[in-house]
Amino acid sequence: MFAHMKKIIYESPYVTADTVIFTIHEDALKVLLIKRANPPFAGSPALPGVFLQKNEGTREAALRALKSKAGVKVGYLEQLYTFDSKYRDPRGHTISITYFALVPENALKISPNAADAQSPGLYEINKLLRLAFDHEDIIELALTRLRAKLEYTNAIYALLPKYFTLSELQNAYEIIFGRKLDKRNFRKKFLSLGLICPTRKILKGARSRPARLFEFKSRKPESLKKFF
Amino acid sequence: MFAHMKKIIYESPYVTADTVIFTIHEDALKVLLIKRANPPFAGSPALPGVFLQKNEGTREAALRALKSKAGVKVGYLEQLYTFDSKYRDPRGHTISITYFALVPENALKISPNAADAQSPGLYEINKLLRLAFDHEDIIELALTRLRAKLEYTNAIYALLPKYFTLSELQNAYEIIFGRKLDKRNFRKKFLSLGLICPTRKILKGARSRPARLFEFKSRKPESLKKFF
DNA sequence: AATATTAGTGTAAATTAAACACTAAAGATA
DNA sequence: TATCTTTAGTGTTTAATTTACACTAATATT
Repeated sequence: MFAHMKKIIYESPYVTADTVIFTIHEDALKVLLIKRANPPFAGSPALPGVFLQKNEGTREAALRALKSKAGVKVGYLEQLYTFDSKYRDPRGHTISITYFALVPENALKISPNAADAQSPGLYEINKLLRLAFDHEDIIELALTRLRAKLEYTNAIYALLPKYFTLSELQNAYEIIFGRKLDKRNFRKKFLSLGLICPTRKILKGARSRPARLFEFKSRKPESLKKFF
Repeated sequence: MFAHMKKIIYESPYVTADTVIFTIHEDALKVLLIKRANPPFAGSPALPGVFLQKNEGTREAALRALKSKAGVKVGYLEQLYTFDSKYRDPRGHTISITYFALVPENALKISPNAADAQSPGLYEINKLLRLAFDHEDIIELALTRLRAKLEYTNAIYALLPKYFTLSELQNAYEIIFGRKLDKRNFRKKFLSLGLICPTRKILKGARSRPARLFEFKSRKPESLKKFF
């Protein structure tokens, strides 16, 4: 079965770091994917990823993949899972330590060179085609994790700009969970968490009543009791 | 700083799998640790772990570490986290994919050779001494994860024997969370989850009223709404 | 001035969680 | 064999949380 298996006492697998970068764009939850330039899976969309360099931490590597492809200041980054199936990479046993990242739309600077062979782009989470490797599984797990995190942390701050309205906040939750929420209950509950506070700023320009702008008290990860 | 760092384009770190094996023993939550025979950290207690073999999955490796040290059929095993600090192993950059396992006391067959240099033993979670590497951090994270899992899964089945009383079940929760629970509320809530059913068996032998024995409907991992 | 659009607000009902104390069945003992 | 000790088993009341639900307010547009 493993025709060219050698008698080696110890041989490390290859180690990569792949990052699932979420953002909200045009009222949809999207992930940033690149188009693979080379085999295997040439032409397929894939998560941005890199091979670990000598003495490089996996988080650093995840950031390296993220910054080179999205040129971005990331708002939230956490380790997701380590994928290690023997068969996930035809080039040989390769384990991938995956991360998931949250980035507000306005912080995304996609492709200074959009015509790049590996041109990164945003893909709607609900309309994913076939991806390279096991990257569909990785994104599925990341989505599950994202929803779980939003239920007991303040992570949503990382998908919103500095100032935002309560409607924008609610909209973000509705997009990610895929269902409508009651406006009064949402506001009551979210405000009671004490994560955000009103500013004196007002959002004008809409052809309707102007809305108060809020901001997060802290933009560092925090855990809470419960959300929804 | 890295005096002998070489100019190598790509060099994999070493990869290990370490397993946190929990069990309940003598009314305490304990982890199975071995005593390290060789440097680094010779003599220190450490999690059972192995280097990944060629084309070996990390889960298989975790099971290998577990079975060789505890000779055990494991009730629950899930990946915990990947630890990758550059400095965690003085021998060189080594990442550890960690797992946590739940094993009922009666399934543990510790040390057919207890006098072994690496004699495995159970250590109370609250009385841990200094451990090798970053294994204290790993256990701390595993404990957090264990408590979280018990709040929304049926994982407790993996710490109990096939038949158990409601008092034994409650006792397991109390030990792990470190606080007393109300007997009536506990039974009401747990029974309403529908995870267990009463058998016709009765536990005798105690010098008190005999207790009904229950069993889990399923001994496979399942997720639930909520527990506590 | 009238219309369209989104912001902003409170209360009542239902569900869930928490607090709380006695009776029952067995073995041990006098 | 009566009494004592120990743990099993069982409901109700109150408090807290969650859910359901509809109108007024402020601005831009016509």
